[in-house]
Amino acid sequence: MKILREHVEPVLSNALESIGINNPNWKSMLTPSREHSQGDLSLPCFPFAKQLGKSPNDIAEDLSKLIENNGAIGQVNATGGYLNFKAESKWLAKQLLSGKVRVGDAYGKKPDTDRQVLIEHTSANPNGPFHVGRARNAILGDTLVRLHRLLGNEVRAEYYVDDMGKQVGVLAWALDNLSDQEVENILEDKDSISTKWANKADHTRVRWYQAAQKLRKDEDKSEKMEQEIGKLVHASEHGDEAVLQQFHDSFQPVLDGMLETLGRLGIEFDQFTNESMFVTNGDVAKLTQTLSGLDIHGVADNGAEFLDLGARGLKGKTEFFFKRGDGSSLYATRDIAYHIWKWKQCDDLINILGEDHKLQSKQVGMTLQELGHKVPEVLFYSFIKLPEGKMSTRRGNVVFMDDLLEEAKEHASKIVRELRPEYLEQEVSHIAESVGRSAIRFNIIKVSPDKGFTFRWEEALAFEAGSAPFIMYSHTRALSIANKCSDNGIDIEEISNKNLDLETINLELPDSLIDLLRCMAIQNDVLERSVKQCRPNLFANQVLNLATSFNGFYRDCKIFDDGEVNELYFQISQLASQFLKTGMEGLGIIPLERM
RNA sequence: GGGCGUGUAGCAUAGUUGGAUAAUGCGUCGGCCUCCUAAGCCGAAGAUCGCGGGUUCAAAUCCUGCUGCGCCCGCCA
Repeated sequence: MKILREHVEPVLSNALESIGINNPNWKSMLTPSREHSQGDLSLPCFPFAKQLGKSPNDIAEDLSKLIENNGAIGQVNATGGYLNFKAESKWLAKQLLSGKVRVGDAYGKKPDTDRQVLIEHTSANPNGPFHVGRARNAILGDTLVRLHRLLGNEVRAEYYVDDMGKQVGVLAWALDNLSDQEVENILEDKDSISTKWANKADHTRVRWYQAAQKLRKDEDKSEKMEQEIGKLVHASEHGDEAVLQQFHDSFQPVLDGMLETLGRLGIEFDQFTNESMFVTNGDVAKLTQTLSGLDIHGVADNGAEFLDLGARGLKGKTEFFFKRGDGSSLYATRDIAYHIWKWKQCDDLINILGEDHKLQSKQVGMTLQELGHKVPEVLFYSFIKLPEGKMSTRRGNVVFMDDLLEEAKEHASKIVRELRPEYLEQEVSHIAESVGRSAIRFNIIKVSPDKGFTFRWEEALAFEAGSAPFIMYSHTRALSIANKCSDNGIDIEEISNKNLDLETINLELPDSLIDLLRCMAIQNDVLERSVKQCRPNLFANQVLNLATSFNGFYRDCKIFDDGEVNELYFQISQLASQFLKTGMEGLGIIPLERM
């Protein structure tokens, strides 16, 4: 709890000095209390024992007597070798209610830190619809974008479009060479697409891609086809404008379909950058020339070129190829050019990548370093699998995000209709859509990125405690209280702006209220750590805790009772709803008016 | 074979730069709507933190060996 720490450190410093501890290292030992009931901040006194020849317990005891009260510290206690500090609850309430703790805004309207952050995420090849596994990247990336904005950073969210190379080449070839009927014949043993997505190009055009991939394995036809595709790819890699245009026309409708899906999840980008740009503008040519001049550069028999990263300590495969035998560049080479370009436009650079990109990313990072550039921060995530095993479009073991979104909405509709029969169909639909996307995002974001994740329908569609709807529900409760007050002719604006004198409020604050205050007070601490460590799940947990704390407060503190409003409770409820709202927006959860 | 990651109640997970009695949800069992939205709240049972060593006043956390699982080891993207 940062706001308390500022008030504890000076008095604790004095106390430590007077018992003979001058080493400032203790500051890093003062940590949030593990035992929540004992305090907000704790100092373990074990390390001082040897130096002072006293038991940790006695040291904590001595220190507790030396702490001067400065108004912020409500309670100091010494137990089990720990010195615990608890914030004075009315002081804490005052800090919060007077706006000392930043509420923030996840849409970037309140930049606060002067840091320009560029986050590249998703960047999926535009060759087919998102499945739940690939969407983990987008959800993680977008959440990180939002959390950075909530913290006050200026963020650009960027999608790197693979508009050249083999994958798009195959798609373009197929669209040019295969008729509807041929595609259906080739894919006869595969399920046809759901009629629901018959007009969505990511679902329709991927059939051409799949058909072509299947043909490529068929030896009779593959040779000629491989030649034609190779020609296209080669042309694209040398910046042939007509071919690049053909590629663009092939994939753009697919990309549009994919972006429609992401839009439904609340995910948008500030900029799209085409991979081909770095070929056509000459950056790649310049780069390969520079790389060829490096000490650790090497040449293979056929003229292909590589860097020996083993010489810089890379273990395992040490040769990193950046140029093919035919002189063309590779994906990673272009990626390095892209990174150099990105670094010119930001202070911090973050990439979201699947764990399969770890080696590639390491190679890119080491090469950047070799060239005197900074290494980007990378958030790697493990793959989402299904109970039946690895997700694979090819084997039909796959859950499409579009289907999940529909299913979640339908499930939510059912619940709303049951619980709120009086709502109009339009409102039901709005609530269901919001609940569906929020639940999907939260379900993925709450788990640590480096852990494997098994997608289960029953979990994705569980709208109980521990889910986004649980958080959303707490938030609507706060709003419904305010509405109720309004409906009873109370001027809530006036109460909100009233300057309450907490000292004169003759009232013991209930524990659950204090818990809520403490939870709000650490929200930014957790946000900062979550952003710094690139772990959105930490903040997801915080918002979950906040909702739980609010529910406890709601249970114990009646705000509107007998026609009277408890003004302190009201203000705290309003503030909590603010923290809930911005926290939810930071996670991409939609704060509803009612549900 | 080599590299990287991961293993925590029946299940799914949290656990901060090492710190107190390892936290939460689902599931199980038992309570709470005449009371601001019960998508809620309260209570109970349930853990050899994968296994073995080591460092430390203190290890789920750090080091090391073993083991299960995942990913990578293309002049693919």
